[in-house]
Parts: sequence; C-alpha cells; structure tokens
Amino acid sequence: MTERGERCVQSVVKAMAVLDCLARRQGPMSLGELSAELGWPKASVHGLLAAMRQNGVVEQSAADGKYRLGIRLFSYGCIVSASWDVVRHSREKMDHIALQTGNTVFLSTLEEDSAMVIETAAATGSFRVVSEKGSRVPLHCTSQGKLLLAYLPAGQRRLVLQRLNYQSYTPHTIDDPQRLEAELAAIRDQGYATEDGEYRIGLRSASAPIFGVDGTVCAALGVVGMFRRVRSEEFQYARELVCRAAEEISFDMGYREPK
Amino acid sequence: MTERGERCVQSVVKAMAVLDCLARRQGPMSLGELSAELGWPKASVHGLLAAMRQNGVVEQSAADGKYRLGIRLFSYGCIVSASWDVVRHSREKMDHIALQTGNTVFLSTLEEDSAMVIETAAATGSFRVVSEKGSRVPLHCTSQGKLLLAYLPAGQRRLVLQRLNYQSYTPHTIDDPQRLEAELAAIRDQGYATEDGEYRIGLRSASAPIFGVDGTVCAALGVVGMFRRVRSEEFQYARELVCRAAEEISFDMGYREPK
DNA sequence: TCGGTGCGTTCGAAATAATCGAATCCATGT
DNA sequence: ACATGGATTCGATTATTTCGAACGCACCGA
Repeated sequence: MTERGERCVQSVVKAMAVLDCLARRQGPMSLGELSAELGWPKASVHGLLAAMRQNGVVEQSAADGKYRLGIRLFSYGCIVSASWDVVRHSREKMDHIALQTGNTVFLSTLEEDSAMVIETAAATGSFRVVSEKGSRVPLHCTSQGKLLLAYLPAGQRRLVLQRLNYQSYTPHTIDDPQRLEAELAAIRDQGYATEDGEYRIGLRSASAPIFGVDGTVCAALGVVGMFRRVRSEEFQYARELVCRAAEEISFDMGYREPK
Repeated sequence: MTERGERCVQSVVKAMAVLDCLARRQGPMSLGELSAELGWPKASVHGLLAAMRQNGVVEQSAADGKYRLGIRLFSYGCIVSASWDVVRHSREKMDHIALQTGNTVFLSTLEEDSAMVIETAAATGSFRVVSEKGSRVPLHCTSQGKLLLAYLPAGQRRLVLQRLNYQSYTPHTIDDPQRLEAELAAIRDQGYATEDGEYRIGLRSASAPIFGVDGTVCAALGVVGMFRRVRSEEFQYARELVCRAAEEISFDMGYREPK
C-alpha cells in the first residue's frame, strides 16, 4: 500500500473507511466488529475512532461502548443539503405535482453508483409509496437511475455501466448492458425516462432531467406510484407534469436550451 | 503537541478540523483560504482534502478548484437522522400541533453548545417563522436551549454554563449566569421552558422535555411564533399542547415517570 | 465471593507515513 | 507571449502511526 494515484494522507483514508463501515451497518458497532470487518488491529481502529469522537463525527454509546455515526454528521449533511440550489428551486413545484397526482415526487442524484433521493414531496393517496431522503436505489432499473445514466458524459457512463451488477429485481428488470445502452439512447431521444415495474412489481415511475447552468444534469425529478399501466392516462399526465416542471426548474437555475 | 488526553490519530483530528472549517464557511473555499485559516502549509491541507475527496466527503469544483463539503456527508446525515427514534415518534404529533396552532413546531437537541433543530413541522399561518433543519440557536435565550440546559446533568451543565458567552440579542435576553441558573431551576420545577422575545424581538416560544427510556432528556419539543404575549390564551394553549405531546412521546419511547 | 470471559482502552518501541518549503504545472487574463 | 494566482507534486527530514501485548473493568456463572 505504498503506491497511490492520489497523494493523500492514508490515516484519513482509513478514517473514512471506518465511517463507511458504520454507514453500511446503519447501526451501532463494537470496536471488535469494526476491527474484524476492516481487518485492522483494534488499537488502530480505536485511534481513528477517538479522533472522530472528539468533535462528534462518531459517537460512543455510554451504555455498551458501541460506536455509531454522530450528530455532527447530521449537521454537515444539512449544510450540504442547503447548498443545493436545485432543492430550493424544486420544492414548490414538487409539492404541486404531489398534490395534482396524489403520488410521491422525488429529486434524485448520483451517489456511489446508485441514485440517491435528495428531496421528496409526500403522496396524498392512501396507497402511498414512501421515499426517504438519503435512500438509494439501483441505476439500471429505476427511471431516475436510467435518466441520470443517460445524461452522464459518455466516458463516465461507460465506466459506471461496467461496474454495475445488473441484478434482476423483477421479470421486467433490464439485466444486460446492451439492452440498457439502447434504453439510455432512447431516453436521451425522448428527454425523459420511465420504469415499468423493473424494480418492484406494481411500481411505475417517470423521471426528467434538471439541467444546471453549466449544461450538465444536476438531478432527476421523478414521480413514483402504483399506476395501473404505463399507457394509462394518469401516468402520462404525471409524466408530463414532471417533464414540464423539470424544464421550468432548469430555466430557473439558469440553463438555456441550445438552439 | 506531543501530549494528549485522548490517544488519537492526529491526522484524522486535523481532517476533522478541515471539515469544521468548511462547515463554518457554509460555502466553497480555496486551498489557499483553508491553509490560511487553519495555519497549516498548503501541501498538508491538500493531503487531507485529497483523502476525503476520494469517497465524496469533500468535493472539488471542476470550474474553480474550490473545495466544499460533499454529498457523502448528506448521505451520512440521513443515516444519523433516521437512527433517531425521537423523530419517528414525534413526526405525527408535531404536524398536529402545527395545524392546531398555526405556528412552527420543532424538535431540538444539544450540539456543540447550541440547540440544533433536528425536525420541524411548518407553520400554516401567513406570518410563519421558518426553522430549518440543522440550524442552531443559542442556549441562553431560547426556550429549547434553556430547557435542554435545565435537564442536563449538573456536572455537564456547569461546564456549559461557563463556556457560554451570554450575548445580548434583545433587551430581554438573560445575560448573566446567576439569573440563568435561577431560570433553569424554575424550568425544572414547572416542567417546561418559555422564551419571551429574548432572542428575536416579537418572537415567543415554549419547549417541553422528551425523555428517553434511560431517563435523560433526548430532545426538546417546542413551538415558536409571533404570539402577542406570553400570557395570551393562544400562547398558553400552544404551550399546553407541546407539554402534553412531549409527555406522550416520552411514554411512547419507553420512559416511565418516577413515582 | 471468586475466577473467567469479553469488552474497550492503554502502552511503547519499531518502522512507516506525514510534513512542509520549494518547485512545477496549468489555467486566466493582460 | 508573459505574468499572475492558483492547485498540485516532490522528497528528505522527522514526528507519527502502528500493532502485539498488557491492562482495567463490567458482567456472569459457579
């Protein structure tokens, strides 16, 4: 471990790995567990944890001594969230679409080879699909995932497509790279993505791109619900609302369509 | 810098200081700024940043090379937020109080010598007070701050009271430790805290303690708004709703009042 | 009451990895 | 083409991390 593309402080890389480990578990872990999981001596892991405990990035339970992600990370997360213009520009329109369609509206962006929800507007219907802030879904079988992939620069897209696992969640999941490539091209053509029970049976969704001032897609605006069929009027209506809102938000953010 | 109470990895402590610096600014910073602010050579800071950039804890702008907190911190923040039982148990009752009173309802907890908002329910009225998740307010001049202080174990409370700055925000701010101590005792007696324009002129708030199963206060439930007077009927009504809800939430979380 | 067990924590010397001034690169703008 | 201001890389010195082992402590069953 003496050679590295990037010249960086290895202790800090390790500390980040500890955070990742705690994040994957989503719950408290003992020093022993962390040490075993990471393959480093307990004393080493302890040193890293102690450093991060100092300012609340990790916390230690007074009862059982287990470690977990700390409140300071919540604080940082709020700062990051507040820095996203796209959330501020979308909030109102998202609520509006949620009311009009009765379904869940969400804003997603790429994070670690998956699509992460960064904002939601709750459904009003009784069969509401819940979509929690911070939750992640696969890229190859959701409308937001496929959309974000479709608009990724070709170079990065190729790399991500290679890394994906193409797990089949339902019989409708697109589980081979060739077909996904074709779907992505179609998405770029029509300017939006749909998903027809490819991730969860009975769930359908549509997503449209929000462009930043630099012309790249900074988020996917989507609607998800238990629509009857993709061709149904309600779904097409929801899809259109999302597409129009995404265009308007892009405009608000300073993006101008190339002529 | 060879002696330390805690035995911890100093590079990681420094990395955390970099994060803190970026968090305080709440916006992008250049390597030079960070270096100057922290008083360390640019190359050193760069190494720390490079390590954290690897996994998205910090991001670097492609345009101007400036650094900022990364999306991974948002992801971590959501995990932390989701781990708080108190939020899940409070959500519904908070919405209810917000509807009943038309004012902003919030859940707060201690973070770095201030009271941080961890959940909110938006006001319905036209003169709504906004309270953003993650925002922090002083301890000595808000109902949530005084409440959290009042129920802190005596040892910790003394330490915090010493560190506070007692800045006067309005003519009503309690700006001396003695009077604050007396106020805290009164709060413990009556079981709730109020604030009468001590932080912002015209703003009044009331907070009640939510107890965890271990008997400590894990959060303050509060309501804030432009109430006419503390003795007004609306304020007393809101205060009572908050107190009752806080008791119920405490019960739901497994707390049983000592006989 | 007494060991045993499984924790987190501390210790200390060997050895690795961080440090930081200076050099380099790479945009921008003149 | 040149200067400027920034990020980044380099490399020898040196302080820091490392990690096995020992410690302290709570819990639990005998």
